[in-house]
Amino acid sequence: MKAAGSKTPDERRADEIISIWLRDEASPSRPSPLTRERIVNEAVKLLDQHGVNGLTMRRLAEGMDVTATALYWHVRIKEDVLDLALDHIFGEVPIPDSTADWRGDVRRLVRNWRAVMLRHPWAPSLIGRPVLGPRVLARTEYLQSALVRGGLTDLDLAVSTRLLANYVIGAALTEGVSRQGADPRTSDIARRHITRDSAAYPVINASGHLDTGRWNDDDLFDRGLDAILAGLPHRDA
Amino acid sequence: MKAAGSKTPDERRADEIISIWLRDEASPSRPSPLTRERIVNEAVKLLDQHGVNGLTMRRLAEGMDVTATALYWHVRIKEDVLDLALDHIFGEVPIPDSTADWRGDVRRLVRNWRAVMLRHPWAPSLIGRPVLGPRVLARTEYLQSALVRGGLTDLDLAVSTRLLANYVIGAALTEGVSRQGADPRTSDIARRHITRDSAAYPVINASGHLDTGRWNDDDLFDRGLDAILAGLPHRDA
DNA sequence: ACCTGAACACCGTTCAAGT
DNA sequence: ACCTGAACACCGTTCAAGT
Repeated sequence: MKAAGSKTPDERRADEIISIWLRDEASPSRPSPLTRERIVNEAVKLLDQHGVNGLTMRRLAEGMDVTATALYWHVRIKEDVLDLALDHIFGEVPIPDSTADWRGDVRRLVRNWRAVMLRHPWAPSLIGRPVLGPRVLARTEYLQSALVRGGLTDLDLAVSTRLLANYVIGAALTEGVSRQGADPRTSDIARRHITRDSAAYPVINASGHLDTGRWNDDDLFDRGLDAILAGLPHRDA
Repeated sequence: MKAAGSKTPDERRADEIISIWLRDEASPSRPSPLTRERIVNEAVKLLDQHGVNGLTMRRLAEGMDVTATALYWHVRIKEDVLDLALDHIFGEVPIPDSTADWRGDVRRLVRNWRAVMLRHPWAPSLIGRPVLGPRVLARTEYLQSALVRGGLTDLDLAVSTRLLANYVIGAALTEGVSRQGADPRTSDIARRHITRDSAAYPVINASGHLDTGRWNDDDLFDRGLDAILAGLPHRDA
């Protein structure tokens, strides 16, 4: 709680940048035709339909009957649109109720997280900076609170948080691309290459690692998640 | 072993596409000034220096004193260049000697893998299709062989392979962007936002999740990796 | 305050033409 | 077989100008 007049220039600059994320929540009453909110929705729609390369300032504007240059009043650069879209979809991740079963809580959140990213396959590859958006932070808060209930603190807590986050992100990234597949022949081709050089890749051949259809992505993910939960450092150690 | 004349049109098409990856290995003797190999090297250099957005067919060509359009004789589209560059850097991942300590083998490979991706921070976000390139497959072969020595088979093996791969990829992706940081102020801003709304994010605040400098990335990664290895399904179960 | 129009400096890719 | 030059249909972004 500090008086409004006491802000340093640096703090004012910070506030301005935060407002990129918060503005529509702060003033939702303006009836203006072009809002940051509408821009984000349209952006997500385009991204879902045509992928990252399909999102163009011109197309984005066209979808809202507006000039491309009009967007630049509401947004600094295109990257802002991507950041906004990314943080936005994290709002779709349902935050479970907390129960006595903290492992179950973690599991539910992480599965929800993955499901959302798979619905928006363009998302994982954009991750980075906006993992700090407010909607992401709310989910991280829930995740850490569950882990704390599991007895994790300090370094163990940090390790576990990162481990889980990295696992979901990696999974969503690899599954997402192989799913939308850009090029469905490629895995065939790789498999053929493998099979031909079966001497060079004996284990991959024997394990059926490339046999699409043999493994169920959801199942593999869940079992991996269970393995992580089983290996987490525990309070009595 | 089948006769050359017996190939179906489909197989010939597959061979052609495989050659995108293999051509320079197959015919390394041509003294031509512009080779696929030189293109890949130049591409990696540009990507390292300027990131994904810095790689341009025109700039790529310029670096080799050639017209941009010349590249299109050696490469189908720009995406091929990216695929090639991605598979190429995986060749930089040292494959450890196999020892009696299979967990140690896994650990070494995975750490090497992460190190290479951190040296080329543009790489993780490109992952997908070319995870099937020959250089990637060679590392996957080693990884699976170590896991097999650990007694893992079938479903357990598939789960473990994916778990480890997703973890490295996720870690490299998130660490890479936060490291090259695009915008160094952002984490400050997020931290300020958090601190201000400390009521909304009590655990994140208490855990110091956003305190850069409090945690060492390498250390967190290694401990996460140990947790994974500890939680892996084991033969006597 | 909010949007348009024209303009600039770029893109990836095609294709005829050269050697 | 390998490379150039001109050309096409796009980009993101700026900026003066309108309302």
